[in-house]
Amino acid sequence: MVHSSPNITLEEGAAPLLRWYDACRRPFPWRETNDPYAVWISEVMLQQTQAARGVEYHRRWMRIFPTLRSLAEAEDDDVLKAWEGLGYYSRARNLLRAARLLQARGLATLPASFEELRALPGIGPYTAAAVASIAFGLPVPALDANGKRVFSRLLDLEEPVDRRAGEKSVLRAFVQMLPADRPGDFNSAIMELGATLCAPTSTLCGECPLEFLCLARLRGSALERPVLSRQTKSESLEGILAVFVSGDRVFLRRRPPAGLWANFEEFPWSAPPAEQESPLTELARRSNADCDGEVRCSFTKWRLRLAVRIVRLHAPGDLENMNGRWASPSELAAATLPAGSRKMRERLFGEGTIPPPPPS
DNA sequence: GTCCAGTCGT
DNA sequence: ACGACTGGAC
Repeated sequence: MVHSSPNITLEEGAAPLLRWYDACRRPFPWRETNDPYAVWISEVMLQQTQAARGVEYHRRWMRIFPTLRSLAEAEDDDVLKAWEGLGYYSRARNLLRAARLLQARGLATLPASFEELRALPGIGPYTAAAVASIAFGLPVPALDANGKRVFSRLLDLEEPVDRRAGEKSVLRAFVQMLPADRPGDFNSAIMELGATLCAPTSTLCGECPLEFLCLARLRGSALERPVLSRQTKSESLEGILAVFVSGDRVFLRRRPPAGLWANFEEFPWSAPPAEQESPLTELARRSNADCDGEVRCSFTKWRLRLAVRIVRLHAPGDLENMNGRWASPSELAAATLPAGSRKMRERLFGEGTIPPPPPS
């Protein structure tokens, strides 16, 4: 049954989730122990390895280096040998560095606080929270990619989870559901859910213990979550933005009926190869008008810095063959413009280059 | 070939 | 905030 009550809160998810985890969790060796050292090793290994593949490495590692002390006293080469095949060897080196650091401080085990764990080499927010909760029972959320996926679906979150706002939303929900009595099992259960039922490109919602409070399930949007912000690298371009002025009117060109910003009006601009030079921008470039600051804007993958040229024409007819119009101040104010031109319009009105029309 | 994952270095 | 690391999944 989906959403039998309109007043379901996230807290109600913890108990069913833990019941499901108790019944269905996969029996990994690191789940048989609360030894902080064993938990730490497993979390670092699992950062880049599927759990099934990590099992043998973890068993072997615990046989060769069964305690924090044995690791701290090990030879570099032996440690790297035990890691061989897992890749990301800096993580093995960080394990060793951390073990020796603790040994040098006279500590026989890992510190039982999120902040102290977080300060060790190779331990970031995720690993610190995982060890703190699983080994020490501290109520901190261990948020990894699984958790981001699960909670972005529970909330049907449209914010990108790889941006600050989206991650904050996810963490808020996570902490709200996190039970004080079994935080470690809860963190493991969220990750187990993401690894088995709530996978990136397939879901088994019918078996999910949180189906009853999942908004994405309700709306059929599970596979659209999580939303990620654009990862494509942006490219910086320099170009020109032309403001033709005649009296109190400015020239707005109309964009072609297809493609980027189809049919929009805007100040003529160019920034090859994102936007080719046009007769208008060439005219502005060749005019002796001084540059008057710049406008920055970005779209798709481009980041633009456009040098502003204000070109005063005494005979507006010079542009009569161009596709566009001479806009009065009120027409300019009413026009629908893309972001860059909008910034330019604000500046023209703000600096009094064009008299701002009275507010309608 | 492209995307993804925690942490570190910049 | 962004790329490097590195191997696996797709």
